[in-house]
Amino acid sequence: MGMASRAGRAPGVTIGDVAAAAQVSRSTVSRAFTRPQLLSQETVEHVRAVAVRLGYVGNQAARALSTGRFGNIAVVVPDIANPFFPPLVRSLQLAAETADLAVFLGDSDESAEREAKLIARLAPQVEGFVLASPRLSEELIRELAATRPVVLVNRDLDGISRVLIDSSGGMTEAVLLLKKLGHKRLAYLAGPRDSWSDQQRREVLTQTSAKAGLTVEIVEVGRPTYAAGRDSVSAVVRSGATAAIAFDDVVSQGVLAGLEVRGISVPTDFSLVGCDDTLAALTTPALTSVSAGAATAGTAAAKLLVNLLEATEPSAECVTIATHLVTRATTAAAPKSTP
Amino acid sequence: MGMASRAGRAPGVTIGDVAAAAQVSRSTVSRAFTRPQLLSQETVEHVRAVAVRLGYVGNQAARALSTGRFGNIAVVVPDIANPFFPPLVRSLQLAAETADLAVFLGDSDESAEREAKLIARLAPQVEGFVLASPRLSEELIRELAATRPVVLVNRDLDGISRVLIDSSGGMTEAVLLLKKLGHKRLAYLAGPRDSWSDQQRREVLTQTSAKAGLTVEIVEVGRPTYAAGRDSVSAVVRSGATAAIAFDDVVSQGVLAGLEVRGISVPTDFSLVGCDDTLAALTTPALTSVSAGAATAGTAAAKLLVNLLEATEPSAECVTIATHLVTRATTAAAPKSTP
DNA sequence: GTAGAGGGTGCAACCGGTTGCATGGAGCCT
DNA sequence: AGGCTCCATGCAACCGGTTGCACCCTCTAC
Repeated sequence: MGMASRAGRAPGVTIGDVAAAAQVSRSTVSRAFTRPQLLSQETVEHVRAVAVRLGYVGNQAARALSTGRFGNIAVVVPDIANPFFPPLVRSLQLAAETADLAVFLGDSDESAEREAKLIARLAPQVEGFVLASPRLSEELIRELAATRPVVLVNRDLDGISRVLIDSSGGMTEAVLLLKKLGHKRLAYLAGPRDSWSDQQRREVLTQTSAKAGLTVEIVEVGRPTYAAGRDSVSAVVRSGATAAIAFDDVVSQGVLAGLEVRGISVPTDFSLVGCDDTLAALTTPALTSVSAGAATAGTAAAKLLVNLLEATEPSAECVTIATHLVTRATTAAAPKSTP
Repeated sequence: MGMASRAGRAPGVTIGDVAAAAQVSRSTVSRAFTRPQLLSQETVEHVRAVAVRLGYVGNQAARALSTGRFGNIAVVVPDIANPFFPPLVRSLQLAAETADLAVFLGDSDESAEREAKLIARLAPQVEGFVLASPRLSEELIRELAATRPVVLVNRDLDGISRVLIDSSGGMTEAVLLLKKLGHKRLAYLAGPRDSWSDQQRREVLTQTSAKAGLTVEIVEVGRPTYAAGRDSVSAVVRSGATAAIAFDDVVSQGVLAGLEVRGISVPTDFSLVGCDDTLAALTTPALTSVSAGAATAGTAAAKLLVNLLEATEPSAECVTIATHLVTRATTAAAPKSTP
């Protein structure tokens, strides 16, 4: 394919070079790409042919300078190493590519402060943001959204476009399944408090459980990692629960490991449900989990942002992605009596 | 923190505004930030104070236009959803942040052609590239490297800076371990042919095995995915091998699943070794794997690139990251006889 | 044959910074 | 006092595109 044989700066094929080679003015070259309707069919083709021959690639920075449009967007995530995000980022970037947008990636390391810094750094060169599970305060998000298009993922702020993975469906199914299996006491291994997903899951879980007549113990895990999940097992056991629902699959993995160490076998002695379905098929036993469709969310977020960028006036859309329970091998009937 | 309260374009505080407010020329404002040594202490402070008051944020695009320096770098990976890459990207971006560089992410979807397109798209607005496991032809990579700083990860091209995760150490250990455990016939589940890592592993494996008097069957897996690994199990079994080494942990996971389906238990009936150690602790049984240190590689790549950017003349450094075998629960003595 | 319309193109200014060179003033030396 | 440096600052050109406006040419209508 040849990636623009002289994309470099040293030789740097500019619009002027193309103009000279095509024997037209710089304006004409510019228009051949941005407003072909204004030129004769003939000229457009000629100029484009010359441009290809020289390996001309428009300089975004220069374009941005005069138009104010950069052709870049940014996606900010709290932790790209968390398996929920890569598929999201991946589909987002693929979709962005279709709209000829390049993607900046920011990893805030779960810190609101670093998130703010990243955004400030990126802001002057992007047209819009996708903030996935932002830890930022509502105020700062609104401030940002006032200045440029923003799409949120898993954060519910009225008046700002957002994609929400609605865990309530899958969560409710999970509670009902566990009830049907005879469990009475559940534990919820809760994630970061400033995560909207966690708040939603917490709420749905407590409400549904109450309605179903089950008690639910909340165990704070903090940063959702394998180690944190593993180390929370003692608290879970202490609570007397016979089944647990974890904030995400990574935590579930940790719990699985912690349970094994303690000789508690899953699902015979204890049932476990994960969230996000990011690893599900990969664990042993295969994890029952609430589906999430991170990839779908990524594509949706990209679409929303593109809409926003093309729209003449600001608007806000909210896309909800439904979830359901994927039942696998970590859920079974409650043990007759607590050992 | 306040993230530059008027980063938006609408008000757009420019260098001219600051100049007017501070009663100096635009040049002076520019120099107050880029070359303060040239100005009097006094002027610098005055200008900066005014700038802060007005909420001035330098326009990267404009700066880039005249200096050719963007403050951006790009990292291109074949598949961000492959667990090897997120830690790498993460540490890379964190390190880049320290050097005040923003990071573009490109996902080539394992396609050399898309990789070339991405690079061409990004090239005009980045100062340098980190190409992780590039699928691109050597020729195109050299062409790119001739025009701007490039750091490769897991690709060994003389004269271009690179970070190599040298699997040979861990790979050799793996073969010796398997030999010691009494295995005679190994299988290698090979990854993408245009991956340097695969080539290296293939070679080390065949040579070491030959030396150790073991035979090794090569099973092509193609794109390294869970499904591909699972579906390759029949070929592995057919080969009569009693142990396998897989291109990476994701493939290993698939193999683990495929073996279970066939009722072949690990490690009693069959031993398995992964590579990259990305999931190792997360599987059941815990996977014996060749460590990789993707995060280390990311940091190293960032450092190399920063060096390159600061260097006055092009140079090439090669950082090698040693690996070793992490023995866990998927390797054991060979079964007495093939079942 | 001439005026009017309109499509295709070029000119030149502009976007917001950076930077080589010129300028002016202060300080120093003889 | 005159001449020379040197420091601080301003001027103006430039980076590589975009775009309002003017111009010219051709085609049509009277």
